[in-house]
Amino acid sequence: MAEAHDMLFRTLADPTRRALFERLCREGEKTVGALTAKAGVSQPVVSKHLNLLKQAGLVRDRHEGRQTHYSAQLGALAPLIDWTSQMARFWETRFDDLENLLRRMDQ
Amino acid sequence: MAEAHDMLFRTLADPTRRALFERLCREGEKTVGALTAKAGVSQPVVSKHLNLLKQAGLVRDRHEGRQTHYSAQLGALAPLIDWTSQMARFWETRFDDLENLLRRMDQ
DNA sequence: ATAACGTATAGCTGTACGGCTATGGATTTG
DNA sequence: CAAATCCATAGCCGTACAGCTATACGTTAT
Repeated sequence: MAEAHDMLFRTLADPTRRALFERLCREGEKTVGALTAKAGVSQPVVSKHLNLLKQAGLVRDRHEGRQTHYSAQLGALAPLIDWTSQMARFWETRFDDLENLLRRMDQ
Repeated sequence: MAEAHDMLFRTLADPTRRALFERLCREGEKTVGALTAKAGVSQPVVSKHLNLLKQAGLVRDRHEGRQTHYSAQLGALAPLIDWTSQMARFWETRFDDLENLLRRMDQ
């Protein structure tokens, strides 16, 4: 049962891949060539990473002639945000429970 | 230049490891034995994962006799939250820029 | 002191994956 | 039509790592 978070975390775990996503967030739509120019890895590697980002829903691709434009899909980060705040909520709940317990013990 | 996000994302990318962290968030402090009981993997594997979580700052360990208690360190998620909101901010900035551009073009 | 218990470490194995080069398919240019 | 350009795919290699068993280390119990 590979959850949705799995792919998201795994996809963002690789530095090269995350850097690509960050550039797309910062600078907007880019072609594969433009991305490759400053990626520090070969073009096939960039294409491969972009494909994985796409499968994770983190980017969109748009074909125009012989070049492909990629852009960030920020909405895909939602599960990550949800997960994080859920962990925080669990933590706070336990903290509240502890507080309640101590309060009851005080009486 | 392995950034701080690297370890965090990589550490949370593994399902088994993330499940351990989630349990510690939900249920609070647990011993290695208690965690192993429902982890679905062997005890050495659990210990290994806990060590990695510890190196990432995601958990604390507390030794009590012959058993070790682990607990979640929620603060370690801060860089992750920062990164996410930063990406969102970049995205919104570009969106605002686009809006401004369109507004100027409208005149 | 010895045994039993809880955890950590060591060492091994298989697999997943990031990097590369080479090449193919599609499109634009000469 | 030929050549060049852009990207994707195929195939290979090396390394990282998650899982295992065996074992060592420290603590409690007998």
